[in-house]
Amino acid sequence: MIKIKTNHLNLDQIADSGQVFRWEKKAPGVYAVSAFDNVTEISASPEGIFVDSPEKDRKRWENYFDLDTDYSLILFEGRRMSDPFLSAAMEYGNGIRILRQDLWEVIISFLVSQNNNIPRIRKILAGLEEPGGRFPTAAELLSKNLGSLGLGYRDRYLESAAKWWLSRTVTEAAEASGFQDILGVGAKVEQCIRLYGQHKLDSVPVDTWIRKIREEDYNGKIPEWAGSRFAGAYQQYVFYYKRALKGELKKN
DNA sequence: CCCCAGGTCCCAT
DNA sequence: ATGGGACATGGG
Repeated sequence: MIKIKTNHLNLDQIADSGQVFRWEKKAPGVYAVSAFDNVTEISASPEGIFVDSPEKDRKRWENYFDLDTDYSLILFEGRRMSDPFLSAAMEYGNGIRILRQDLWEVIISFLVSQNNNIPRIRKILAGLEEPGGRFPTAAELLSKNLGSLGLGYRDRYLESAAKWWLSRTVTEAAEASGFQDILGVGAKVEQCIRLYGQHKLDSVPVDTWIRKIREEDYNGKIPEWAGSRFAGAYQQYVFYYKRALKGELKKN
């Protein structure tokens, strides 16, 4: 059992922040987390989170939870912008972190996300899983029958992504920037891939919620935080906060 | 019946 | 370069 203790790490907030779709809530503060080709139980406690995994895997889990990033600094720089909406959002979701997820899974996840809602995204991604909760490789995905998963018109997007992935090395993919070569990846999904798959914290996915925030909370203007080196994190706080205000979180 | 969902494609100006 | 309709599927 691995114990991870740090500031600004809240499982419930991360689970509901719209960045990860294969965390299943088992009980209050307890999640079955699909990552690293396994399903791992992770639970919150006052002393930190407990990861039901051998100690030898500590490094990979600390990396997954982005322990090298100083979220106190992100929150501090956010507060310095004197932005009441951002400040309220950061206070409300101060345990959110940008997970370091698997790039391949992120590409597929956010292709599925386009013009879709979160409960259905979860359902579709669960339907893609291999036995044991493992996320399919690109080759496995190509050989799958994607019909009847509820993908709708997106099945060919996944096919395009799998071919893109298979045509380059993992290193090439990790350093890639032109994700719009993949059919179905436009500006928004590309920002998601950069932010969640490559951990480029200045990336800002602009979806319907961020648009709504601009209209309702920023008089139609682009917020100052959008230009910050931590813009992706600020985007995550306001996304989570706005959805909470509108009563969306219980639907996940 | 409508509108919406962590949008993008494609074609018409 | 920009605008708008079409697009699968399911929920409200």
